[in-house]
Amino acid sequence: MTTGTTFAIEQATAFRPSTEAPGLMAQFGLRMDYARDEEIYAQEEEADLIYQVVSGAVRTTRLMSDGRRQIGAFYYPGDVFGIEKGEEHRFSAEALCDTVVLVAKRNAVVLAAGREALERFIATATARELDRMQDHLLLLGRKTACEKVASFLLEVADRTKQSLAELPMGRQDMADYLGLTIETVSRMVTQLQTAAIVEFPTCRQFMVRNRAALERLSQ
Amino acid sequence: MTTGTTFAIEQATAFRPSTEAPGLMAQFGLRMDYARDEEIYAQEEEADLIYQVVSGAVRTTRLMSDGRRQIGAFYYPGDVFGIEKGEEHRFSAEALCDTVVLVAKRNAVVLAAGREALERFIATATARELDRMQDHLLLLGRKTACEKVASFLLEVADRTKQSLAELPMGRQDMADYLGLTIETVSRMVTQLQTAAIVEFPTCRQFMVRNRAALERLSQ
DNA sequence: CGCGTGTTTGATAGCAATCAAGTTCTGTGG
DNA sequence: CCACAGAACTTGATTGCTATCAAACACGCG
Repeated sequence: MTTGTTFAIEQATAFRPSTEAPGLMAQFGLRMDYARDEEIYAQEEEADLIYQVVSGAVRTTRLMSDGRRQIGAFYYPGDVFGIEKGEEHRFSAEALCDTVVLVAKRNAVVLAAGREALERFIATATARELDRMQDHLLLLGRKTACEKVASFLLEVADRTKQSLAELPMGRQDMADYLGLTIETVSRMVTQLQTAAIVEFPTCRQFMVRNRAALERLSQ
Repeated sequence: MTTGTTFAIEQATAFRPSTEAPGLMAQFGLRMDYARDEEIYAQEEEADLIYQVVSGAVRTTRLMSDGRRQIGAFYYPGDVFGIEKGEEHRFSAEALCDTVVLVAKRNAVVLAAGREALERFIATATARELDRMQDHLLLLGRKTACEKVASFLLEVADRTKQSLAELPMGRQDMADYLGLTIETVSRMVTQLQTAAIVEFPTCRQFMVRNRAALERLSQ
């Protein structure tokens, strides 16, 4: 197994218990496989579908005409995505590594499980999404490069129960999520490592050595 | 009347027709008045309430411990807000100027109008919210100061049908929305004015002189 | 008319971007 | 199993944008 190219569901689902409607997607969703960097949906597609990560990881991205890119979020096993649109998606979604996803048509879920069940399911996912985005807004608008990277590592570490956290994304993806350049991300990682706050055995996995310090730096 | 301290509903609602459930809030909402800078809800309050602006304008803000502030959104007459939370608000909301708001308890609306009506209402508002936030993420993460200010002015101008657009917020609020300092916002405004792209008769109102250029600058 | 708040303008500093090599990692084929 | 090529990451030097510090200006209000 190559570091970072797979991201096992066993590991990930353990610490991310499914939502209040655990079986909803499993029951009505179609299982789909995607390779690394493969597109799951595009910016202009109609948005009747909802998605849940089974294994692997997903990013949603928005591009500017000149190529600048902003990653809206990363999704891990158990996470629901694809709700972030009105009539059509504003972001596209791609697999970060080999990824398995459940896809369900909203209408089909309504017919099979009832409108209420779906709406509760979507409401939960949406609340999480709005929450996440608000943190992200504050991070992008008001945090320094160091604070951004510290916040990000802390978030990834908290998602994992293991002491060794895996990064399913590369430095460029981190940079596009944090509103930084790849070089700055790299420098901040080095800096945090030099300060013995985190330790990277490889560039795709790390341990938090000094959690208090990391939290302080992340504000 | 002091420039910018009031923001008439007649002017604002004209171009912001209410949503698919036009009377929902008007029917069940309690009318509330807030003075400039008065708090409408706080970060820790429980979140069973939904709000709609009648007149005036509202900002949602998030503070860091050291005082750095990020404004999540501005809401104008017709806009629904207060949906941006799970169990408790993550942002607080304050009136930008003297403001009238309709407040309704979700439960009350459910009882009176039915769960479906409320859920459609909230779904619409939420979709708008997610959309807005995605634009905001891209703006904060990847746009330059000039692009940020141009985007912002364009957004405000588009919201208004009148050729003369009113800004209900001051420079500091703009800065905290755009992830800039007040000085940088001021400089960019001056720059856009010098280039004859916009014109500010006062610092709270402006006209777009060269829309194509403004759009180009906003990317 | 003068004060205070909010805005603009100016000078300087600093953080992160850019440009440019190196270095390590990864995957492939001999 | 090792050698090599390409990609990803790190490190270094420099630039440049935006923040910071500071002062002047404008406007609304008492």
